[in-house]
Amino acid sequence: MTSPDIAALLRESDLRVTRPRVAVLGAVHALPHASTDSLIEAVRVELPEVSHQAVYDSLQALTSAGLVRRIQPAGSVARYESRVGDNHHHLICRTCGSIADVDCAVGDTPCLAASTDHGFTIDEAEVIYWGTCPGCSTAVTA
Amino acid sequence: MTSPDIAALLRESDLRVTRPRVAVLGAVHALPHASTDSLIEAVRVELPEVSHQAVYDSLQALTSAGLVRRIQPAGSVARYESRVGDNHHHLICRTCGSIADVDCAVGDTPCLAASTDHGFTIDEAEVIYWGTCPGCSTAVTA
DNA sequence: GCTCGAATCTTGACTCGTTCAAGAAAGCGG
DNA sequence: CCGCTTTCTTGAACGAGTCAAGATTCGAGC
Repeated sequence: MTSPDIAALLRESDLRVTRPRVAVLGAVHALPHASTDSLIEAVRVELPEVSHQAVYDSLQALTSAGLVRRIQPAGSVARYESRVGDNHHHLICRTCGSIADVDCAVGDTPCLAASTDHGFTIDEAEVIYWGTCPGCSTAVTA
Repeated sequence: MTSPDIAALLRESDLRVTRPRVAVLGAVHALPHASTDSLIEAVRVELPEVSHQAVYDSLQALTSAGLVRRIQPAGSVARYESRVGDNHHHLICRTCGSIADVDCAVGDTPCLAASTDHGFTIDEAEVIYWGTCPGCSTAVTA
């Protein structure tokens, strides 16, 4: 994913192409599931002068444009990923907080069938699998 | 659910029976999906002098004892409910934040079958249905 | 009942992710 | 290249939740 590619993505979404936004979107692509802090660090490798606010603003703009997805598991800070629109879910380690992607077991829009909808209009089913990652399992055993 | 009942629940879980804990557990039963703030308010109706810290401590003790469940949807403060151990899920309104319970469509431990487990040991599958509640749907239309 | 040790509660300060606000800078249509 | 608008910088503020020290309370054993 090169800068021109990223710029094109931004333009397609009617977003202005600014240096911070290009760097932020590039960082989200390079670091899946990264926290805002990690993204700020990553962005500052290229643009040492960006403010944290610019990164927050960019992430919000990218999120509402649908170019990145924000995930915020209980007890964690916000994280961002660039896989959007494919209805995948997450596997999160309770010990170290690491996140892995999982495709939905049931199909394209899985679990969207709640048993009772209480009159709600459901537009998304978010699934989080909680567990222990291989690294942390062995660490405990050892 | 009366005070003696609640005291019994606490004792069964090897928790000391204190006034704040009884009041907190009672409040969680009375107000499903309440935020910590609401619970503090509710508890202070009976015990005007409880500190917020006591409520936080009690909720943590009750949560780790498995007597209450903590839920924390993205962009919301922590909420608590007394339905535990029945693997139900939640339906959350994006507009007003209201939460409704839904039993799992697939069975007792649903969706626990991720397509790839990446070596993780999965112990819980949390499902959140995002949408718009009946009240907010009509409000927009009107 | 009473005593004592450990768990719990009060008080109050503090952290940290995130948001708010005002003014300066930069993107982009014309 | 101009000017308008959006975006970025700077710096302060907010709020849920946590930490810490000392006082209180629970409850097992006598």
